[in-house]
Amino acid sequence: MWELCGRSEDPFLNKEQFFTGLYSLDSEPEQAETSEASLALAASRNQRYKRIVRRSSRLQVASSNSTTKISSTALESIRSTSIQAFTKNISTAAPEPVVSENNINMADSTPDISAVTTAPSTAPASLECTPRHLPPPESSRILPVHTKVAKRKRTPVVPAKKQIFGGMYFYFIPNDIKNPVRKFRVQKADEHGGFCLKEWREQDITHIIVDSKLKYSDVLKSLRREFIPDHIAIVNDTYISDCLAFARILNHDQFQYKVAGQPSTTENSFLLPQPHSPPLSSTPSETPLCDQQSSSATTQSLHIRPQLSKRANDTPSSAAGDRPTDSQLAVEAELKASVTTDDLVSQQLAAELLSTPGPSTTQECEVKDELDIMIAEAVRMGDLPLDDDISAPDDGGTSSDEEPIRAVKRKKPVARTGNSKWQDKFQCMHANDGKQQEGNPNARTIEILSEMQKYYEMTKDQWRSISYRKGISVLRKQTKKICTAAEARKLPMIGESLAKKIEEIVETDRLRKLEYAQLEPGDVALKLFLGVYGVGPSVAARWVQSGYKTLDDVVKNVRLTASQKVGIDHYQDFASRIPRDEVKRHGDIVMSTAANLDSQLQLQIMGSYRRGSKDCGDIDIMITKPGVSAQEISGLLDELIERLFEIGFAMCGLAMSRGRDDGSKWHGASKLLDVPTWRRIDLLVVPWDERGAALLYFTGNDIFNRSMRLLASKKGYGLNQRGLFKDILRGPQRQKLNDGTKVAGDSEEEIFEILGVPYRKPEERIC
DNA sequence: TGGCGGTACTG
DNA sequence: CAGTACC
DNA sequence: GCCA
Repeated sequence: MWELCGRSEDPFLNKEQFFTGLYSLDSEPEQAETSEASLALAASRNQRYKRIVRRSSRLQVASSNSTTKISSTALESIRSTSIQAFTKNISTAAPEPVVSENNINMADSTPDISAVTTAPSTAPASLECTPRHLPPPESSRILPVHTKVAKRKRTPVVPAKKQIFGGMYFYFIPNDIKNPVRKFRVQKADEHGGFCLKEWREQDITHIIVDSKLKYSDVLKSLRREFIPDHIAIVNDTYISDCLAFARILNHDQFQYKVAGQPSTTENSFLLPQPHSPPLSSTPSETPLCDQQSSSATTQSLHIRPQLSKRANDTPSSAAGDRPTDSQLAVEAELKASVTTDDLVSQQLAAELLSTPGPSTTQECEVKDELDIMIAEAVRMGDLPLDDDISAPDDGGTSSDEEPIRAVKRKKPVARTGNSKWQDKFQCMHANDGKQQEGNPNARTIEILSEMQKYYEMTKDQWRSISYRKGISVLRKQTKKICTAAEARKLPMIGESLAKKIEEIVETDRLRKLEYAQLEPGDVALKLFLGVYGVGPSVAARWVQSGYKTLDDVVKNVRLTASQKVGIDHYQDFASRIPRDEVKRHGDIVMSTAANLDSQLQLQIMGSYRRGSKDCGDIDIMITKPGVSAQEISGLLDELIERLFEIGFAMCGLAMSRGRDDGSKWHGASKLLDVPTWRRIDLLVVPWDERGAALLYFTGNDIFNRSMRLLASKKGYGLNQRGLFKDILRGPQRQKLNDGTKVAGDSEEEIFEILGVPYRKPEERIC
């Protein structure tokens, strides 16, 4: 049945077969790493891994325009270090024809063109032939003519000598481009000279590209055949990208391209989930993955919404469960009615009245494979232009950050002090309200470079990522389209490399490097892991290297810190953006709670909210009190937090001041009663005379802060969240030798002025 | 070639 | 201490 | 990645 072909699938769960044979000592499970020795081992392994990745990614860059030999070895080393020990049992996925599952999961992503135009009648029976080695008519391609790629001039995109698929005819199964990644593969194949057929033309077809979730039997079923002719190679969907990565036609007989259940001519032991050689007694990839796989097969069609609330309650660290929640209602009610209800009675009353919502765990509907959805989502976002990302925390001037409130495009009469040139390179010297986004002539360039930036954001190079951000920021401010490398080169923060990329983007409307990058399966997992609160580049890379692919793998095999547990349990929560008005509501609750504690407290919502974003990654609240120093504030935060827990607003703490009673910060999660989603919330208590510096710091964005601080240090100052300091002496490695003397801290304006930076309203601090 | 912000909490 | 977090 |  044709419907079979429409099964939803996640191509990024399918690379596992890849290097099944490469079990090595490196692939020991994470949980074994408890002793000092093994920790050290892990560390060194990690280092090596990073080095290799870094080195090879450089090579890739270097060779991207000419040589390909180098990059292939580079890729090889990446793969062999990062993707190993994956043994997933592909074959358990029961291919029951769940009709148009696709439409549930992917409906909003890719308009399904080909499925409509492709007749179900393309069964193998119709064997009328077009002569071999003639390009098929456009109509028989899987890519619709009006697809971007087809519209684009075909030839110049990929140079002739890279048309490695010349003369090859591909038939994809499923034979559509619903799935963005498959669509991407089809495009790639097409651009490199291959013909992707949407009809079964037995005599022409040289390769069948099978989605890795499908078995050989699915292939037969889908084609309504008993067997596949010998002249047609059957490979899984990693084949295309591998050929591209290695820039040549690879041997399709290699085991890693086999389709599960395929009657192999040579050997087929690899088809089994390798029960024989677990590297250690409890192989992480074995049971969990199989388990996950099978359940994936059964539940995938069921769940629609990726609620991740399942584990919310059994997390030990979440104090939510046993809290007398819902008195938060009292607070909100109080806010609405502006009545002072301070006593417990009214709170209990309110709690009784409205104790309905079983907190946080909204549905128990067995959400097994949120991860599938998340990964698919991540993939989809990676593929679609103009996403507002999962990974970018909040700021960044990335698409979504801006607030329409901006009305005036202020032309600032910058009072510039004498020294003109060098400090112009500091982002903080230029207003940037990010408002230019719409109608910006460089929009497409920015969009693609942003993808690159996001890509590098994870682990590869934080500095590279930052450089991209700076370059993008500069580009965003241009009023004219930057078309050539030379033109781009003149702009600040845009060097050779970025300039060349800009030119490539303008000319070809794409960036090859990015497209290859997006297919790397390890990177998908990396991105996934990096999204967990408490997991950074180091841990994420370690997890990837250990062979973990999903959060479930991690949960089952790794000892997590408390924060990481929360981070995983509320992965979705923390990944989602918070609408501005919800931020406000959170702020109001904290404010009124604080007001009950001490009426003189002043609270302000900071972060991207203060910068005017229409949605935020988290909630930042600064608390201060007129005329009060650090001493007197000490106990205050604790009390406030306690109250917030009591009213069921605070759900858990993630990081709080310890030791010193000077403690001034609290990171945690909070929740409104009528919104199930936990939100990240940061509280910062600051002494009155540091409020200016704190304001500056807590408003950001981070690039702006870095820029200000760097500028300060170049001028002999030191800037931090507590103040601006003078006479900072810096040692050899720019180490601070003294604390200097505070020259400002009360007000933002003062700090701007001393540093010679024209004052910038919060909305203009988006770099 | 080495620098790229400055600080605070976690384990 | 390294890792992660905050802006 | 960019810059000094």
